Amino acid sequence: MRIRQLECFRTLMIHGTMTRAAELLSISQPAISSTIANLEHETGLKLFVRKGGRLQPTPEARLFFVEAERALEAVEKTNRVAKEIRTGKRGHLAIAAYASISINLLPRLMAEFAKERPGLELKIITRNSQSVRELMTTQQFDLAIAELPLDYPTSNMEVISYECQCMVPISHPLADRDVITPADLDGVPFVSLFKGDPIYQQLAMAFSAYGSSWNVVAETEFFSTACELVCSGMGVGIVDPVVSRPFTGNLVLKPFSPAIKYEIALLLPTQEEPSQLAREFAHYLRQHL
Amino acid sequence: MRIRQLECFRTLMIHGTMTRAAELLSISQPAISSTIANLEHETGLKLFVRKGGRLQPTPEARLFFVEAERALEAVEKTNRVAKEIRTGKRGHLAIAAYASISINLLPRLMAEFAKERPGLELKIITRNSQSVRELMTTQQFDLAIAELPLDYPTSNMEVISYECQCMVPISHPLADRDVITPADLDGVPFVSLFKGDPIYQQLAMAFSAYGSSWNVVAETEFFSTACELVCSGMGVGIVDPVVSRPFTGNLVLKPFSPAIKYEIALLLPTQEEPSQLAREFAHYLRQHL
DNA sequence: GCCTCTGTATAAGTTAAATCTATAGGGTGG
DNA sequence: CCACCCTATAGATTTAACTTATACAGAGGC
Repeated sequence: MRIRQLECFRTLMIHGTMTRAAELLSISQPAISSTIANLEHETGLKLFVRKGGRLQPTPEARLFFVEAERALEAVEKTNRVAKEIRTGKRGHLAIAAYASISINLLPRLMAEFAKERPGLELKIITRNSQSVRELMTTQQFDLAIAELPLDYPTSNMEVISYECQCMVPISHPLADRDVITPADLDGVPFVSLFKGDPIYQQLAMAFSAYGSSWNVVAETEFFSTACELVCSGMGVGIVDPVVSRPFTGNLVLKPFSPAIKYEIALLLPTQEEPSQLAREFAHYLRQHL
Repeated sequence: MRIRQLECFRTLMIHGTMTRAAELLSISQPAISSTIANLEHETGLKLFVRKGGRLQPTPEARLFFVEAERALEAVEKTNRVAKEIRTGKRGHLAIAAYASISINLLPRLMAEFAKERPGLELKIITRNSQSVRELMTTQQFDLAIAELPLDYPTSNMEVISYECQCMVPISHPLADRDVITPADLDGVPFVSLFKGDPIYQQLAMAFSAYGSSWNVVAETEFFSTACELVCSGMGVGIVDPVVSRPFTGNLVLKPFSPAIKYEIALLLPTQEEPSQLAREFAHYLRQHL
């Protein structure tokens, strides 16, 4: 039994004549005739009686019609679902990410991403970067975002790196500089991330290389906290320019030299092939970082 | 999308390798390979990644698999239903019949007929022969059985005619005759059907032709009542040998000459084509009358 | 009664899917 | 490094579904 036979049968049952069915299916009348003849032969059912040059469905045809319609609907649904999967309207996107990005960036991006894909199921979970890395190995997530460096490297990892910028209050004397260096910040009160953070280490090396005195007056866990403190006039600081954007409205951002690299990684599943949706979202994410 | 593609896909998803799927479907490995390639191309979905010479289903394939299985089940059900219709295991058989046959013969025959066709829905309704004839025109019944003659003839009618037999009590003097004629029954107490019945008229003509005296001591509506009366020693009578069988156990049946014809008609739908089941049951009935 | 209209069936040829056999090529493990 | 297992490709074959052309059959108008 072939789908085309059922389609011809259905159209013929609904519209009564082969000529009309052929028109509706945009094929010739003999095509319907032989397809129906095949269906009758293969099912062993006499579906129509030729009576006065016209067709009349038999009671068997009416019984068969009920099932044929169900089967066609199921097949047509399969086609629809294939299209939904292809266009990302069906499926799920489970993402594990570390706190800053998961709170400040992902909700907006995922909402935008899902807006064009009604039917998509979203899931987002927030953990520290190392936990995120471990969650990824449990195969429960389609994509993870972690800060670098990780304890051990992963294949299927894409590093996104960009340069942090120096933030100063609007009225600060340094606000009109084009580039800020450690020399400009000699002894200036500074809000930094925690000592364990790679950013801290890069800054320490930069100040040391310039022979400047790095006057750390506060250490925070997140960039956002640092932004608030700088806003309050506690000093200057350094931020990643993307994730922290919502918090830097009342501040001035300036390039910092030497470059302080902020590196995060997009992790894709290792065992399994990443889903098309995960790849698309990763691409989307890349464009917005 | 073709059914064969879904079958190949399902087998491949379940069994993991193309070689194994090919074995199970009794086709060659390249056949699976190209069919799957076609399915991937037509759905626009990347269903498998070729990894280390092996296949690995993508997340999209897992989503698609759910729908593919549903569609295949629906198609397979359609095949099963076609077979059930063909073998009479699906469908309905609604019969309208006059009282005697509907009570004495049909229940047993229909039960036997249905025993080999589990799933068949039965319906039987009892009316007088003229009502049965009219019910048939309402298209609600697949088959009707009426006594002849009918007020007006019908196309799609098959007449079944057989000869009535003379019934006498076991100890009756006529019980050892080979054939009984009106001459043998001259003045003998006789149980007949009602005057309006064709049987009555045929008997009257037969006795008149033989110049014998027809001594009607009782008139009944049904053969079965006549049987009971003859059993009780009220006289002799005449019955149809098939429908009355359950009531003639304690009687002797002998051929009667001249032939008294008992005629009934099998009526099939006129507007619509009769169902295969109706034809089969009509055939079955013919063999048992 | 014949002709036209409408609808179905048959014949002959085309295209593409699904199949075959034969073969190449890529990983994995002893 | 070779043997084994699996997949992909090439070229040929079969058949379903389709085409056009045409024959055939019943219904209805004149």
